[in-house]
Amino acid sequence: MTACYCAKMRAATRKIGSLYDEALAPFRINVAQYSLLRKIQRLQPVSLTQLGHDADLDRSTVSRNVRVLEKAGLAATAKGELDQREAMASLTPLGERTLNDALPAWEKSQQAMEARLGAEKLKLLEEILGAL
Amino acid sequence: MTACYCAKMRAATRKIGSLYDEALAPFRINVAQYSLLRKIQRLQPVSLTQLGHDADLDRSTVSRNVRVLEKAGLAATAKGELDQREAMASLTPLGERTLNDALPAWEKSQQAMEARLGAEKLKLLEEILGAL
DNA sequence: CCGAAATGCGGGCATATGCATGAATCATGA
DNA sequence: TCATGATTCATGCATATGCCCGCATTTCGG
Repeated sequence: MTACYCAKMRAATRKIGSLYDEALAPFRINVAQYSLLRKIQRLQPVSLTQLGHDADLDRSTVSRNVRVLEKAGLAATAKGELDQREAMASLTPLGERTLNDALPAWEKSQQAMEARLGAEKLKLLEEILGAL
Repeated sequence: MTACYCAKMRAATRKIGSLYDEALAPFRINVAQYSLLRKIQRLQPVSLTQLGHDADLDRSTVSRNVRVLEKAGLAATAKGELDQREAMASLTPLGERTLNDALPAWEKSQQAMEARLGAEKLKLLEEILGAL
Protein backbone atom coordinates (compact mmCIF):
# COMPACT_ATOMS: atom_id res chain seq x y z
CA MET A 1 0.00 0.00 0.00
CA THR A 2 1.43 3.29 -1.08
CA ALA A 3 1.76 6.09 1.42
CA CYS A 4 -0.64 8.99 1.18
CA TYR A 5 0.93 11.81 -0.81
CA CYS A 6 -1.30 14.29 0.89
CA ALA A 7 -0.46 13.12 4.39
CA LYS A 8 3.23 13.31 3.54
CA MET A 9 2.85 16.81 2.23
CA ARG A 10 0.94 17.82 5.29
CA ALA A 11 3.56 16.40 7.60
CA ALA A 12 6.44 17.94 5.67
CA THR A 13 4.70 21.29 5.57
CA ARG A 14 4.12 21.22 9.31
CA LYS A 15 7.77 20.44 9.88
CA ILE A 16 9.07 23.13 7.56
CA GLY A 17 6.56 25.58 8.91
CA SER A 18 7.78 25.06 12.44
CA LEU A 19 11.32 25.85 11.32
CA TYR A 20 10.22 29.12 9.80
CA ASP A 21 8.04 29.84 12.80
CA GLU A 22 10.98 29.33 15.10
CA ALA A 23 13.15 31.65 13.05
CA LEU A 24 10.44 34.31 13.00
CA ALA A 25 9.48 33.94 16.66
CA PRO A 26 11.77 36.76 17.85
CA PHE A 27 9.64 39.09 15.76
CA ARG A 28 6.45 37.72 17.28
CA ILE A 29 5.09 36.50 13.97
CA ASN A 30 4.72 33.11 12.37
CA VAL A 31 5.25 32.15 8.78
CA ALA A 32 1.59 32.49 7.86
CA GLN A 33 1.61 36.02 9.20
CA TYR A 34 4.90 36.77 7.51
CA SER A 35 3.52 35.65 4.17
CA LEU A 36 0.35 37.61 4.61
CA LEU A 37 2.25 40.73 5.64
CA ARG A 38 4.41 40.38 2.54
CA LYS A 39 1.36 40.12 0.34
CA ILE A 40 -0.21 43.14 1.94
CA GLN A 41 3.03 45.03 1.51
CA ARG A 42 3.21 44.14 -2.13
CA LEU A 43 -0.41 44.96 -2.94
CA GLN A 44 -1.43 47.60 -0.43
CA PRO A 45 -3.93 48.98 -0.18
CA VAL A 46 -5.63 45.71 -1.01
CA SER A 47 -9.08 44.32 -0.38
CA LEU A 48 -9.43 41.18 1.68
CA THR A 49 -10.99 39.37 -1.25
CA GLN A 50 -8.04 40.21 -3.45
CA LEU A 51 -5.68 39.03 -0.74
CA GLY A 52 -7.59 35.81 -0.59
CA HIS A 53 -7.25 35.30 -4.32
CA ASP A 54 -3.57 36.05 -4.21
CA ALA A 55 -2.90 33.79 -1.26
CA ASP A 56 -5.31 31.05 -2.29
CA LEU A 57 -7.05 31.43 0.99
CA ASP A 58 -10.69 31.61 1.85
CA ARG A 59 -11.85 35.18 2.27
CA SER A 60 -13.01 34.55 5.81
CA THR A 61 -9.58 33.17 6.67
CA VAL A 62 -7.96 36.31 5.35
CA SER A 63 -10.42 38.40 7.29
CA ARG A 64 -9.51 36.76 10.56
CA ASN A 65 -5.79 36.59 9.88
CA VAL A 66 -5.72 40.27 9.05
CA ARG A 67 -7.57 40.96 12.27
CA VAL A 68 -4.79 39.24 14.17
CA LEU A 69 -2.28 41.45 12.41
CA GLU A 70 -4.34 44.46 13.33
CA LYS A 71 -4.45 43.46 16.98
CA ALA A 72 -0.67 43.16 16.82
CA GLY A 73 -0.45 46.64 15.31
CA LEU A 74 1.17 45.35 12.13
CA ALA A 75 -1.61 46.09 9.68
CA ALA A 76 -4.64 48.30 9.40
CA THR A 77 -7.83 48.23 7.40
CA ALA A 78 -9.97 51.04 6.08
CA LYS A 79 -13.17 51.11 4.11
CA GLY A 80 -12.63 51.31 0.40
CA GLU A 81 -13.09 54.73 -1.09
CA LEU A 82 -14.63 53.58 -4.32
CA ASP A 83 -16.45 50.61 -2.89
CA GLN A 84 -17.60 51.08 0.67
CA ARG A 85 -18.02 47.35 1.08
CA GLU A 86 -14.36 46.65 0.68
CA ALA A 87 -11.98 46.50 3.62
CA MET A 88 -8.64 47.68 2.30
CA ALA A 89 -5.62 46.36 4.18
CA SER A 90 -2.26 48.03 4.46
CA LEU A 91 0.80 47.82 6.65
CA THR A 92 1.41 50.08 9.58
CA PRO A 93 4.89 51.55 10.04
CA LEU A 94 5.43 48.86 12.67
CA GLY A 95 4.36 46.28 10.12
CA GLU A 96 6.86 47.60 7.60
CA ARG A 97 9.59 47.68 10.22
CA THR A 98 8.78 44.18 11.40
CA LEU A 99 9.05 42.85 7.88
CA ASN A 100 12.39 44.53 7.45
CA ASP A 101 13.65 43.24 10.76
CA ALA A 102 12.44 39.73 10.08
CA LEU A 103 13.89 39.54 6.59
CA PRO A 104 17.25 38.07 7.66
CA ALA A 105 15.53 35.39 9.70
CA TRP A 106 13.36 34.49 6.75
CA GLU A 107 16.37 34.40 4.44
CA LYS A 108 18.15 32.17 6.88
CA SER A 109 15.23 29.78 6.77
CA GLN A 110 15.26 29.85 2.99
CA GLN A 111 18.95 29.03 3.05
CA ALA A 112 18.31 26.25 5.52
CA MET A 113 15.97 24.76 2.96
CA GLU A 114 18.62 25.01 0.30
CA ALA A 115 21.18 23.46 2.60
CA ARG A 116 18.88 20.60 3.39
CA LEU A 117 17.70 19.85 -0.12
CA GLY A 118 20.33 21.26 -2.41
CA ALA A 119 19.67 23.70 -5.21
CA GLU A 120 18.67 20.98 -7.61
CA LYS A 121 15.96 19.36 -5.54
CA LEU A 122 14.76 22.72 -4.38
CA LYS A 123 14.25 23.78 -7.95
CA LEU A 124 12.37 20.58 -8.60
CA LEU A 125 10.27 21.11 -5.52
CA GLU A 126 9.30 24.56 -6.68
CA GLU A 127 8.45 23.21 -10.08
CA ILE A 128 6.34 20.45 -8.61
CA LEU A 129 4.55 22.70 -6.18
CA GLY A 130 3.86 25.10 -9.02
CA ALA A 131 2.35 22.27 -11.01
CA LEU A 132 -0.12 21.52 -8.25
CA MET B 1 13.39 38.26 -4.17
CA THR B 2 12.80 34.55 -4.14
CA ALA B 3 9.40 33.23 -3.23
CA CYS B 4 8.97 31.66 0.17
CA TYR B 5 9.38 27.90 -0.09
CA CYS B 6 7.35 27.45 3.04
CA ALA B 7 4.46 29.57 1.83
CA LYS B 8 4.42 27.66 -1.43
CA MET B 9 4.36 24.36 0.38
CA ARG B 10 1.59 25.56 2.61
CA ALA B 11 -0.49 26.72 -0.33
CA ALA B 12 0.11 23.54 -2.31
CA THR B 13 -0.73 21.42 0.70
CA ARG B 14 -3.96 23.30 1.25
CA LYS B 15 -4.90 22.80 -2.35
CA ILE B 16 -4.10 19.10 -2.42
CA GLY B 17 -5.75 18.65 0.93
CA SER B 18 -8.98 20.12 -0.34
CA LEU B 19 -8.97 17.64 -3.23
CA TYR B 20 -8.63 14.71 -0.86
CA ASP B 21 -11.18 16.26 1.47
CA GLU B 22 -13.64 16.54 -1.35
CA ALA B 23 -13.11 12.94 -2.36
CA LEU B 24 -13.54 11.77 1.22
CA ALA B 25 -16.50 13.99 2.00
CA PRO B 26 -19.12 11.33 1.17
CA PHE B 27 -17.70 9.33 4.06
CA ARG B 28 -17.90 12.28 6.39
CA ILE B 29 -14.18 12.40 7.01
CA ASN B 30 -11.37 14.65 5.86
CA VAL B 31 -7.86 13.69 4.90
CA ALA B 32 -6.43 14.41 8.34
CA GLN B 33 -8.98 12.07 9.86
CA TYR B 34 -8.42 9.48 7.17
CA SER B 35 -4.69 9.49 7.87
CA LEU B 36 -5.20 9.27 11.59
CA LEU B 37 -7.69 6.44 11.21
CA ARG B 38 -5.21 4.57 9.04
CA LYS B 39 -2.50 4.99 11.61
CA ILE B 40 -4.77 3.78 14.37
CA GLN B 41 -5.77 0.82 12.25
CA ARG B 42 -2.16 -0.09 11.62
CA LEU B 43 -1.00 0.26 15.21
CA GLN B 44 -4.07 -0.43 17.31
CA PRO B 45 -4.30 -0.50 20.20
CA VAL B 46 -1.95 2.44 20.28
CA SER B 47 -1.27 5.16 22.82
CA LEU B 48 -1.86 8.75 21.85
CA THR B 49 1.81 9.55 22.41
CA GLN B 50 2.83 6.82 20.03
CA LEU B 51 0.34 8.08 17.48
CA GLY B 52 1.81 11.51 17.85
CA HIS B 53 5.30 10.21 17.22
CA ASP B 54 4.15 8.25 14.22
CA ALA B 55 2.21 11.14 12.74
CA ASP B 56 4.67 13.85 13.73
CA LEU B 57 1.90 15.62 15.57
CA ASP B 58 1.78 17.20 18.96
CA ARG B 59 0.29 14.91 21.56
CA SER B 60 -2.44 17.40 22.36
CA THR B 61 -3.36 17.58 18.70
CA VAL B 62 -3.67 13.82 18.54
CA SER B 63 -5.73 13.85 21.70
CA ARG B 64 -8.24 16.26 20.25
CA ASN B 65 -8.32 14.71 16.81
CA VAL B 66 -8.98 11.30 18.29
CA ARG B 67 -11.77 12.80 20.33
CA VAL B 68 -13.40 13.98 17.12
CA LEU B 69 -13.16 10.46 15.76
CA GLU B 70 -14.71 9.15 18.94
CA LYS B 71 -17.60 11.58 18.68
CA ALA B 72 -18.12 10.33 15.14
CA GLY B 73 -18.13 6.76 16.39
CA LEU B 74 -15.09 5.82 14.31
CA ALA B 75 -12.59 5.22 17.08
CA ALA B 76 -12.55 4.42 20.75
CA THR B 77 -10.07 4.84 23.55
CA ALA B 78 -9.51 2.77 26.67
CA LYS B 79 -7.11 3.11 29.54
CA GLY B 80 -3.93 1.15 29.05
CA GLU B 81 -3.81 -2.11 30.94
CA LEU B 82 -0.15 -1.96 31.81
CA ASP B 83 0.05 1.78 32.15
CA GLN B 84 -3.08 3.40 33.43
CA ARG B 85 -1.91 6.77 32.21
CA GLU B 86 -2.06 5.76 28.59
CA ALA B 87 -5.15 6.21 26.46
CA MET B 88 -5.09 3.40 23.94
CA ALA B 89 -6.88 4.15 20.69
CA SER B 90 -8.49 1.63 18.39
CA LEU B 91 -11.00 1.58 15.58
CA THR B 92 -14.63 0.76 16.06
CA PRO B 93 -16.31 -1.56 13.56
CA LEU B 94 -17.77 1.56 11.98
CA GLY B 95 -14.27 3.00 11.77
CA GLU B 96 -13.00 -0.11 10.02
CA ARG B 97 -15.94 -0.09 7.67
CA THR B 98 -15.52 3.59 6.92
CA LEU B 99 -11.89 3.07 6.04
CA ASN B 100 -12.82 0.24 3.72
CA ASP B 101 -15.58 2.24 2.10
CA ALA B 102 -13.36 5.29 1.67
CA LEU B 103 -10.44 3.40 0.21
CA PRO B 104 -11.51 3.79 -3.43
CA ALA B 105 -11.99 7.52 -2.97
CA TRP B 106 -8.56 7.80 -1.45
CA GLU B 107 -7.02 5.75 -4.25
CA LYS B 108 -8.73 7.95 -6.76
CA SER B 109 -7.13 10.97 -5.16
CA GLN B 110 -3.76 9.28 -5.23
CA GLN B 111 -4.25 8.57 -8.90
CA ALA B 112 -5.27 12.15 -9.49
CA MET B 113 -1.94 13.19 -8.04
CA GLU B 114 -0.17 10.81 -10.39
CA ALA B 115 -2.15 12.09 -13.32
CA ARG B 116 -1.31 15.65 -12.44
CA LEU B 117 2.39 15.20 -11.78
CA GLY B 118 3.36 12.05 -13.57
CA ALA B 119 5.11 9.12 -11.99
CA GLU B 120 8.51 10.68 -12.29
CA LYS B 121 7.80 13.93 -10.51
CA LEU B 122 5.72 12.13 -7.94
CA LYS B 123 8.63 9.91 -7.10
CA LEU B 124 10.80 13.00 -6.79
CA LEU B 125 8.25 14.68 -4.61
CA GLU B 126 8.17 11.72 -2.27
CA GLU B 127 11.93 11.70 -2.13
CA ILE B 128 12.07 15.40 -1.40
CA LEU B 129 9.37 15.27 1.24
CA GLY B 130 11.14 12.36 2.84
CA ALA B 131 14.35 14.39 2.94
CA LEU B 132 12.61 17.10 4.87
C1' DC C 1 -34.96 55.29 -11.38
C1' DC C 2 -35.80 51.06 -8.84
C1' DG C 3 -35.89 46.47 -7.59
C1' DA C 4 -33.22 42.22 -8.24
C1' DA C 5 -28.87 40.08 -8.64
C1' DA C 6 -24.08 40.26 -7.56
C1' DT C 7 -20.34 41.33 -4.55
C1' DG C 8 -17.62 42.14 -0.17
C1' DC C 9 -17.63 41.28 4.69
C1' DG C 10 -18.17 39.68 9.45
C1' DG C 11 -19.68 36.11 12.46
C1' DG C 12 -21.04 31.39 13.73
C1' DC C 13 -19.62 26.66 13.57
C1' DA C 14 -16.23 23.09 13.10
C1' DT C 15 -11.58 21.03 12.63
C1' DA C 16 -6.43 21.19 12.80
C1' DT C 17 -2.39 22.52 15.17
C1' DG C 18 1.14 23.86 18.85
C1' DC C 19 2.60 25.50 23.48
C1' DA C 20 2.22 25.76 28.43
C1' DT C 21 0.27 24.05 32.49
C1' DG C 22 -1.53 21.01 35.79
C1' DA C 23 -3.34 16.39 37.24
C1' DA C 24 -2.68 11.48 37.40
C1' DT C 25 0.27 7.62 37.18
C1' DC C 26 4.61 5.20 36.96
C1' DA C 27 9.50 4.33 37.90
C1' DT C 28 13.58 4.81 40.59
C1' DG C 29 16.72 5.49 44.11
C1' DA C 30 17.50 6.08 49.08
C1' DT D 1 8.43 2.10 51.48
C1' DC D 2 8.37 6.68 50.08
C1' DA D 3 9.65 10.89 48.11
C1' DT D 4 11.25 12.63 43.73
C1' DG D 5 11.41 12.84 39.05
C1' DA D 6 9.65 11.19 34.65
C1' DT D 7 5.86 10.15 31.67
C1' DT D 8 0.97 10.40 29.75
C1' DC D 9 -2.89 13.06 29.25
C1' DA D 10 -6.39 16.75 29.16
C1' DT D 11 -7.32 21.59 29.01
C1' DG D 12 -6.84 26.47 28.30
C1' DC D 13 -5.11 29.77 25.09
C1' DA D 14 -4.04 31.16 20.51
C1' DT D 15 -3.75 30.88 15.43
C1' DA D 16 -5.01 28.87 10.85
C1' DT D 17 -8.44 27.25 7.80
C1' DG D 18 -12.96 26.45 5.31
C1' DC D 19 -18.10 26.61 4.75
C1' DC D 20 -22.41 28.83 5.27
C1' DC D 21 -25.37 32.62 6.37
C1' DG D 22 -26.99 37.13 6.85
C1' DC D 23 -26.07 42.20 6.19
C1' DA D 24 -24.58 46.17 3.61
C1' DT D 25 -23.40 48.08 -0.70
C1' DT D 26 -22.89 48.11 -5.55
C1' DT D 27 -24.28 47.01 -10.11
C1' DC D 28 -27.41 46.20 -13.68
C1' DG D 29 -31.53 45.27 -16.32
C1' DG D 30 -36.06 46.92 -17.33
